[in-house]
Amino acid sequence: MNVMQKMQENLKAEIKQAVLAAELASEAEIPMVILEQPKEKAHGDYATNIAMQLAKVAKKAPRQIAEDIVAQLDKSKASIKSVDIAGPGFINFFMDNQYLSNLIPTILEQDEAYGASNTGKAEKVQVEFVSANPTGDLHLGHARGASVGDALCNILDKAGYEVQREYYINDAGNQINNLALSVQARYMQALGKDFPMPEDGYHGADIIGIGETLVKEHGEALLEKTEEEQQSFFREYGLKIELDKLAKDLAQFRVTFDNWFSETSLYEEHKIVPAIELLKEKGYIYEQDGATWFRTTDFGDDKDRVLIKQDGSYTYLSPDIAYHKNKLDRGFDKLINIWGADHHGYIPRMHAAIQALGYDADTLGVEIIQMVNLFENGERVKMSKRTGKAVTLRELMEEVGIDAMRYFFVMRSADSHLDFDMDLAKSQSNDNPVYYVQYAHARICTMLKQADEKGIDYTDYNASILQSEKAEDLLKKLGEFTQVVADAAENRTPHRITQYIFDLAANLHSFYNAEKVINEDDLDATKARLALMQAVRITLANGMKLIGVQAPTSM
RNA sequence: GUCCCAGUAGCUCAGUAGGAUAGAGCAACAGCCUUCUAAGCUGUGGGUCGCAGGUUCGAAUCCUGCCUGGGACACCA
Repeated sequence: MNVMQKMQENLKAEIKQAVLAAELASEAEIPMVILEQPKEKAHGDYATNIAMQLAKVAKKAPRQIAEDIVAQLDKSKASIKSVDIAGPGFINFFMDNQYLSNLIPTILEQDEAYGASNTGKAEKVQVEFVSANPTGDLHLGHARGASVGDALCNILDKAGYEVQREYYINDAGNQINNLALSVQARYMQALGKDFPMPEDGYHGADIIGIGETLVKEHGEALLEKTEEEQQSFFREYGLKIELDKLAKDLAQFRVTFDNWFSETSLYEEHKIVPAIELLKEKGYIYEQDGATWFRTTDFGDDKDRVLIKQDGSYTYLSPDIAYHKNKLDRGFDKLINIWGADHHGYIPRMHAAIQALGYDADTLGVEIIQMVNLFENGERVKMSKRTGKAVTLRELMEEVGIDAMRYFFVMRSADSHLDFDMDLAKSQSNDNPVYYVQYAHARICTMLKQADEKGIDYTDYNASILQSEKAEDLLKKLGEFTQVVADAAENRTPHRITQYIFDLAANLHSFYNAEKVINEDDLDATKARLALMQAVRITLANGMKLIGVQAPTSM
């Protein structure tokens, strides 16, 4: 618990004590004390609506209740400077902000660890994300999924969860056969032969490249293999190339995984039959029309789902159930899947599967990433998977840069559509929020460097000198960071972090324009401000790290 | 037709598990560089929170109906 949280807990305890002392309610009747931070500064640092909540129990007017509570408060004990009663019965607290100066030593000492908490209680969480089919390049939607997933993992980790990042490789279904056929066609075409692409083939340029590489490496030799051998060869070869490329692109995008899980392994290790058998034992399986059905309607799904088709093959749901059973068997307390919007219809049946396997529905949380629309020159760039003309992750990294992408993709809440403005992302101007935040960090670095060059050592700073309004705003903002990270983790809202660092950067710029940090005529104040700057720098850097954005020392 | 997500300033979006006069950024307008980076700061204007009911001390937030946009509704993956 950091300084800020400790102070809030003190305040809550003191309010509760006052309610009891005023005999307004019994211990059991007191609702949870909620402190909020008012938007208006005039409403204090914190406010509580407890008087309104108690109106029914105490059978008194809220304002009267508020006065009774205030009369019983021990101000000094809870570091309260003054108290107001306002509006319908809000109690506004103005805090003695002396405590804020304790923040700086805390932040400087914790450094890269600042913002960490044990909110997650070391719960084991697995996050599965991206999981794009290894049949082509990653595109815009995957990039958003990767950004959000990675940021969420970082945030969960910071908030005290034990996180594993996993990529599920869809290497077993039809799409891989199509990949093999597509590679074959491109190989034949590279040999100059007239060979048709399969109907559902992958038309991406990358596959053409694979065909050309194969010709370089093998010439016509592959033609001597049997058709079956060729299929198997093209399949393995294509898969390996595609996977290597995915991993490489993602790594460049600063996204890595702890585990790459192969769907095929579920077949090879015979995991699917036992999973279905388990559901059968529990009575959720029935046969009809020659197919095997899973009664997902028992768990609120619209209709039951087929697991084994008439022809004896599995639907996609079967390996998916086996996969999730496998995840749960690995001992995770919580599973999080990050899916594209086009998969949201799958959520009810996966929740059904989780429950049928004997777990609470909320053991699995599914985050839906809404679509990304790309805009360039004010116009929407149309994308088509068919023609392979979709904008790829790699192209975008080259064109707009990784920092801007990472920032933009988590900037909005994941479940709302995102308009990605290429021109804005590319622009090196104050319109671009990434630069705004990075610039704040770079500015501080410059100041710290200059102080260093002037031989100013601020290790013996006295933070309590920092009394200006701007300095206090900065300190308050700094103090919120740990709680913001914890909230972002619990609500799975990485965009909170971008909002936070943007606000913190704004406070920094505002401070910078109001006060000159280095003033050799007033060394005490200079030292205190330098320590403050270092604390802001650390917090900004930690925040940026959570969303995968670099913190430049100069710009 | 059924289900999911969204609808908040001219544009792009926040809105902290029901709270006070609904907030940012961009765009518009007016100012600030002999001083640590102007990629910055300060100020002004801008709203029927899609529409209509309901719940209560109090609703952008919860409930019902409707309108609009997007997505999903396979024994595809």
